[in-house]
Amino acid sequence: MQLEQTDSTAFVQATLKVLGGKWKLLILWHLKDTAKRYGELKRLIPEISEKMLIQQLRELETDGIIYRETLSEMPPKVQYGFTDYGRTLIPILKPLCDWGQEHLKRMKVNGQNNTNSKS
Amino acid sequence: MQLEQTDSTAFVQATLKVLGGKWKLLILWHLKDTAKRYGELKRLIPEISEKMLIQQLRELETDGIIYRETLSEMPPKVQYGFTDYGRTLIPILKPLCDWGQEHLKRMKVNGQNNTNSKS
DNA sequence: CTGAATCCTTGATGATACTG
DNA sequence: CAGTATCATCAAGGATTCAG
Repeated sequence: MQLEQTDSTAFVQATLKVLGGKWKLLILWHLKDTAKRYGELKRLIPEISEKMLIQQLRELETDGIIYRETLSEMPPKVQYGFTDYGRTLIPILKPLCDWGQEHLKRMKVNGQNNTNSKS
Repeated sequence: MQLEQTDSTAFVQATLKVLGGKWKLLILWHLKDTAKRYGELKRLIPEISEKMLIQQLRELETDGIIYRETLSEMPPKVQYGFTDYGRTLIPILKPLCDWGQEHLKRMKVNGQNNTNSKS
């Protein structure tokens, strides 16, 4: 798809590929403090389907953001957590989610209205 | 779809709705320093179709992130720029895009390999 | 418990032509 | 110049079922 795309869009594509998934921010949010097992994540995010959970975890793993550790074979226990590289995202994750919270409040207050306060 | 979703996923949904579009980060990136006209944006992002450009601009406008100012009627001149509220995003935008740049470098170096350096 | 495989629906995206 | 409108596409997401 993106071959030698070193233009101005490349880094945006890259960022979006890592964080753009519908559930990735949420997954990372849950993992940012403590590593968690598959079942825990599933319980923490009830709305997500198993397929999507696995899929997004895999992608995050492929991107080097999180690791996957098999704790024992029988019964299966798998733990997911941030890699060192993934942790470089946390300083970004925090303000991003904070902003989301504030934005949510604002939407609730204004309803669908937007006070177009220009510069 | 999301009715009274005040659970933990709400703020993620909100964030993704604002920034999740394929081109929004890029558009905001171009607008973050100086307001720009429609044609300038189109020229700066040649890959985007007119429909998507308008659409994403409209959504950002609806979300109160950017404003739209009609400068004259004939010939049409329309300028887009950050609102005061939108500017609250800039401190987030910067590190996010910086991270994207770094991530891009990393991908180029490692190819498709990921050095799974765990905690 | 953790995960793989399949099928299906939908929203997001794109290409193109047209308009004030 | 700055859009609109329409049609086509396509990948993401979701439901379900099966497996180690």
